[in-house]
Amino acid sequence: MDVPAEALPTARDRFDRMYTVLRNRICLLDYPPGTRLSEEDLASEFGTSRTPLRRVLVRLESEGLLQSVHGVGTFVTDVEIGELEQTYQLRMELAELLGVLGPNPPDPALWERLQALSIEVRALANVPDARRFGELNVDFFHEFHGITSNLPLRDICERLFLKTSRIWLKSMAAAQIDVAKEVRIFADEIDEVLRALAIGDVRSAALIHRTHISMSYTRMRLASRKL
Amino acid sequence: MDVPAEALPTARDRFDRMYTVLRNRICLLDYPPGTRLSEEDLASEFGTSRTPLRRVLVRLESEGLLQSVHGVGTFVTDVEIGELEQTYQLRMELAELLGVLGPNPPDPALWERLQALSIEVRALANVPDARRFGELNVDFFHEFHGITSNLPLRDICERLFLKTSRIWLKSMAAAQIDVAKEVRIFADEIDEVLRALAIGDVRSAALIHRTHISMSYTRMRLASRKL
DNA sequence: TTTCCGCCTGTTGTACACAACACAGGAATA
DNA sequence: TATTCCTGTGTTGTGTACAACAGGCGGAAA
Repeated sequence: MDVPAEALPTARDRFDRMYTVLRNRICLLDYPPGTRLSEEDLASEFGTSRTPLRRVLVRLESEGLLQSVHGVGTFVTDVEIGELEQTYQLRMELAELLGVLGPNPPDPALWERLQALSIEVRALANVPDARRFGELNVDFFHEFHGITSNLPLRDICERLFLKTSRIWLKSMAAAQIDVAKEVRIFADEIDEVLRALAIGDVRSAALIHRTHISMSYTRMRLASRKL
Repeated sequence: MDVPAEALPTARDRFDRMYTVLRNRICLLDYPPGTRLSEEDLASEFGTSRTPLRRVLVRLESEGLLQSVHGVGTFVTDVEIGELEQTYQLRMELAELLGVLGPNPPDPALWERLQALSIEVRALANVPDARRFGELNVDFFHEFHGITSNLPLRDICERLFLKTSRIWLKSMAAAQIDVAKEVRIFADEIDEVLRALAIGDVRSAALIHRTHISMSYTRMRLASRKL
């Protein structure tokens, strides 16, 4: 019988690691839309050759976050205003579905994580930091989607969120929206959601979430109109 | 000024071609779930090396149609009953959304194509053929999704449909469901949908579609229960 | 001055050889 | 006989060299 033995990193682990890192960099604006990525540089950064890296890039391209052009480069995509609106409308409807299809009151572990996030966001209100805000957003959405047991729905909500995340952060920066204020609104959303979940009202939690998606989109539109 | 000159196949064209061919083979049961695909064989079939082919496989894997295992092989995925039910429930809700988000009455070209499909399906009723049935299904769904102008929604509906298509065809074969009967039901759905669209009632067309998704899932469940 | 052509550079795309891996079959051993 | 290990075979994963391609620059010609 072998010792359990630290499972050493397999090909899939490396892939997941590279994928997560790059996706976060894109979604958190470390690579703003339009940025050109160098396969060579990224490969050497991750200590591999271009071949495994390209697998990651292909995946990110299939999710609409990247676009490769032969002989030119690999670019972080931007999103035009029309598609953004369609995506937000769809996200609102899907948010509502989160409370309808297989409502799944949080188990203790999930509850724990959501409360921990609430505390972290409150703490962030004092020292606003747009990037950290984005990170907590990603984390919260990820955990929140656990309120449905419908896996395909979770996946879709997550992908659509990640696709709009960076545009939202970008417009926040461009319109000089008050980060501290957004953080407070976000903290309030989490607490509202937690109150609903505390009494097992998953449907209401989903509707609260939907409301906040709608309002954050509206704030974004108003702010960009002022420019 | 150059002659328009037959654009010769670029890398992207080759990719699209291979992707479409393989996806159809998976969704139409030419490669039933569990089939092992040989990268070597497929590469030589398409007249390329493994490298460009693998790009296609990675994409299909990211869509959940394939799964590659190091040192073992690349396999067509199967879907367990639980996820299938979740997917169908989600598809029903999304079908309804098709009539709500950006309802888009068909333009003459789309109308033409839908009517042509109606005729083809009617013709098929006389000479039942499961694979051709699957093909027409894929075509119809693709065109039908044009009733919404919401592109992300279209994409999602299409992907979810393709993911369940082969399972449905497979269970039809396994339970020895009468193909001719299914074809007639399908033809009736198309005609109902066309009647709704003829008077510009996109919402009703979407609800009719939703109804048929629901009923076809129920028939599938009943048939598999009898086994 | 303007336009056009060709070269040069840097990028992604492709081919191929080899490494890492899983699994089956058989031989050696308890 | 049962078990264990080893090795052979076939698969996917990786590294690397090169091809295909786009775009910019510069010089020549109109």
